[in-house]
Amino acid sequence: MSQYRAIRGMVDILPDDTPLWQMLEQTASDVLGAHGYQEIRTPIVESTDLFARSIGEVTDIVEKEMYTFPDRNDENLSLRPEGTASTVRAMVQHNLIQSPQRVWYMGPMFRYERPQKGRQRQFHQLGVEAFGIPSPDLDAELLLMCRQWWKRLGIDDVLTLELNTIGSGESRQHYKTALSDYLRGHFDALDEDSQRRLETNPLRILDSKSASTQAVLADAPAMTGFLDDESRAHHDRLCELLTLAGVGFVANPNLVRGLDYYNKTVFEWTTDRLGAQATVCGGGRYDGMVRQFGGRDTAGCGFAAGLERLILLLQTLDVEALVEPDLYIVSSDENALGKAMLEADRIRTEFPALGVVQHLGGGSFKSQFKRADKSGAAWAMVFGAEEIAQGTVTLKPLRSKGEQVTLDREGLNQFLTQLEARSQDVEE
RNA sequence: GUGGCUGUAGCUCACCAGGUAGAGCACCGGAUUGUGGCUCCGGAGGUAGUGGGUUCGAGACCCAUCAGCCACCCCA
Repeated sequence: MSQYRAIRGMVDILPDDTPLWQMLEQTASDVLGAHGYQEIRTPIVESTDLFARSIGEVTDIVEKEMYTFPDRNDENLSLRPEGTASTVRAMVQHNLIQSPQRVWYMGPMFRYERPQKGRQRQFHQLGVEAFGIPSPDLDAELLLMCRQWWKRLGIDDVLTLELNTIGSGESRQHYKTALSDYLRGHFDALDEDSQRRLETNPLRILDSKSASTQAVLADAPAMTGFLDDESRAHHDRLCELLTLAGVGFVANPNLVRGLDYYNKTVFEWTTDRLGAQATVCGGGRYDGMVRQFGGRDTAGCGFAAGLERLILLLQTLDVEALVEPDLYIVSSDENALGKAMLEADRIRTEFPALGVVQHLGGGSFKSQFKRADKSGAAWAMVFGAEEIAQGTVTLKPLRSKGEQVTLDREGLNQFLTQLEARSQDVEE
């Protein structure tokens, strides 16, 4: 047992897992790029106030989950608990929202919560935010883009899209009042948490897991009855576009989401494969936020996906991503090792697509071949005394039955050309 | 913040009515003096999460603490 451990809820991603992470990140960046979205990178630390005002003062995130601290100048700072606030801040600060903008970011987020499956204190999100497009075709594009990503990952058929509209700020305010009034009449039938939320955030009572509370909600007023015409039209058009594109979704009138800044569209992609933490990706519209941060009145819409949860999902589906070298170089002695090192360098220059690992630290041929096998390399490339003397190299296939061959310089280059062509085919 | 379960070798786990630790896999070496994957043989590796208590004696019992897992809350 080592003296130090990673601190609670913050985990190391070890070499065996990083290939899967890289695959996940690569597919994301491919899909995003294919849709014309550009990457943005913002600081991990912002003023506490930025998060408190955008996410909402009475949300759990702000009330109890933020890593907040005074810096040496007594400024009140926080580790970012999500990415939308920072992104909006950056876009406004640099005056980038004069015309429509579509951006994405990826990186660690921090929330002080009790760890459990699919939940850590430091976790990673991929977020997408689009500005200046108020129409529902944007909402549709974002959801189609998600589906593209799920398809490339092979998780399309274990995810469900849940969709709702929570209307404009004003219509929601009316609804909130009506809902609170109704629920106050059934106060005693509500569970303890819901009783508390009646004062702080009544909408959140809608997705309570308590059976008695859900029974009360059965006859509660519905948001649908309070929607303003514009929100209703927006939502209808979105549903139309999704149907047109063959994106299946489940209307979930209880889906409200916990962050204050949403309006109109809200959605979540969920799965039944991950236990309690079912949401893999969530988002919606936030048309008022840019203005709130001092920009012009500009529409906004986006989502964030939890990368740990996607990794877990890929792992439960036995999706693997391996990084195996093409060549593993073994050598018989110091002289041969020196020659081999020069040759490896030359190969990496002339055949940059090939993965070339050189055995270092000496040892018998036997132990070097064991290493070669464990590396997963397709070929062992042998530099022994005989090869050095003849100016040749021996190649032994590690993954197939064939015999090893000894090649001169020209033969080797032909071999490597073919090998590189084949390894690129596999990647395509 | 609340609740339940758990904490013995790198990993998965055993032993134990309380008498000072063992297996499989992984790792290293050998059988094959220039060649891996199978087989056989050998080796290394643990102050039993940590601290305290009960006891002649505790990895086993009790308490505390830390950590992990799962769930609640909430969210990605």
